[in-house]
Amino acid sequence: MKRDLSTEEKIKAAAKKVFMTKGFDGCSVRDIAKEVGSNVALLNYYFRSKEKLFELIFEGAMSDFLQSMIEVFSSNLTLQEKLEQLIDKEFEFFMEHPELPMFILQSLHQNKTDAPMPSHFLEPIAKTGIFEQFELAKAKGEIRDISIRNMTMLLMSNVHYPFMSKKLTEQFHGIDAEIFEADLIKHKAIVKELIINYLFISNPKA
Amino acid sequence: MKRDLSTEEKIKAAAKKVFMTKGFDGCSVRDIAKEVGSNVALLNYYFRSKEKLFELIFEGAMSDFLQSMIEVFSSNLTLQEKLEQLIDKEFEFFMEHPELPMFILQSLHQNKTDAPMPSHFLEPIAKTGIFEQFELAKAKGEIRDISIRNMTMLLMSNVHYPFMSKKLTEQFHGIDAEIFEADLIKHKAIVKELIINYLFISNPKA
DNA sequence: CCAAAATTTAAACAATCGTTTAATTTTTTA
DNA sequence: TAAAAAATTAAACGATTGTTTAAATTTTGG
Repeated sequence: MKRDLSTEEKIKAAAKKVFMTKGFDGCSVRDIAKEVGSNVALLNYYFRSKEKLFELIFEGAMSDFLQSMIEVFSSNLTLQEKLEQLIDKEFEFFMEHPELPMFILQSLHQNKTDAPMPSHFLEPIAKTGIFEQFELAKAKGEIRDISIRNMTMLLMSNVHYPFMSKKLTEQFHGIDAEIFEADLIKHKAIVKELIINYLFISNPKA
Repeated sequence: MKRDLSTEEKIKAAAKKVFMTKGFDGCSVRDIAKEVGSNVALLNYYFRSKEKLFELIFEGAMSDFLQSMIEVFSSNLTLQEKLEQLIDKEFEFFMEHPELPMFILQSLHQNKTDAPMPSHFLEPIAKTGIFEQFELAKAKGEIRDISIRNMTMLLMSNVHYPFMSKKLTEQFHGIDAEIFEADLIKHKAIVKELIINYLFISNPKA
């Protein structure tokens, strides 16, 4: 008795679009239904509730959010190459999905998702061996004595924030979206040089 | 016919608290009224509407948000000293008001405030002469050839993001608020060294 | 102290919220 | 092709939304 799956997928796509731009509280189920071109009852027919639908969208978003890490860290590269590739990939990805960082952080900030981060998000990252590679490089004196947590904070700050601050930055400097995007590209290069230079002491690039 | 002003102030304080934690869409005027210990009608009596009240709170928040810049940039210090002081002051301030960056960026992101940034926020910063000081240092070859916009993005990324990512970071690393705060302190030191080292080429600290 | 003004309240407004019900249409199955 | 199942719809549910009205209370000024 299975039928065309596209309805369920269409709802998910619409929900993703609406939730991402307006947030959980900022939209109604009727907004999503209108985006689908359909009925409110249909949403609950497939997903039981607005909350359940949101959790589904959020999980998918979180998965996308961390995907670059898994991909890059799973490769067979040096630590420096991995970091450079990670920054490249993250920027590439967020250029395509600029609203993702704000959506994730905002949802977590307002407890729109109750559960702590599911281990199936973190385990794949840990299993890449990146943490061991990092600690080894530290032990060998190849890189600076900085904790993984602080390294992560440094990376995420410089990779996520620019996409979250689009409106603020554009208004602050009085620039338009085009110039902002050009600045983003420059920022990527700066961050790469900045972080590599900082981390790998013996390898000054400047 | 003027009366005790504290009612109006109490409403503003309550609105600030509620808007900051739940966002404009995430709260009702009754939430704020309950926080005041009073009536919904009283809010509209003083502020006409939820939107007007929000805009007032947002303006105040934006003012606080940029205050450190004005203070530090108005001082009589070298560029390097100003940057170091700015980072110190921003961290100090956001330690006390950690929800501010998320509130500002989220509100702008979802167009909760229509108008572009009022010039009375930007002019005081421009009038400090910081931009001229920056360009002069660049012309003298004291600092790297980086635009003010990219410098700003670098600073804001590393100063704002950590406070916005509290929940994500805690869940990502499985740490509690206490450890997170310790990481914040370390991050501040790292960012200072990182940025100064990067900007002032001839002044390697490591 | 008393009328006037300002403040505060309870109650109600229509609109919208998420959700459910029940009927209808479409698809599947045998 | 006809009965069964699944999908879709319109309509309504009670609760909550932001706002307003009108009455009650408190404060002010003469």
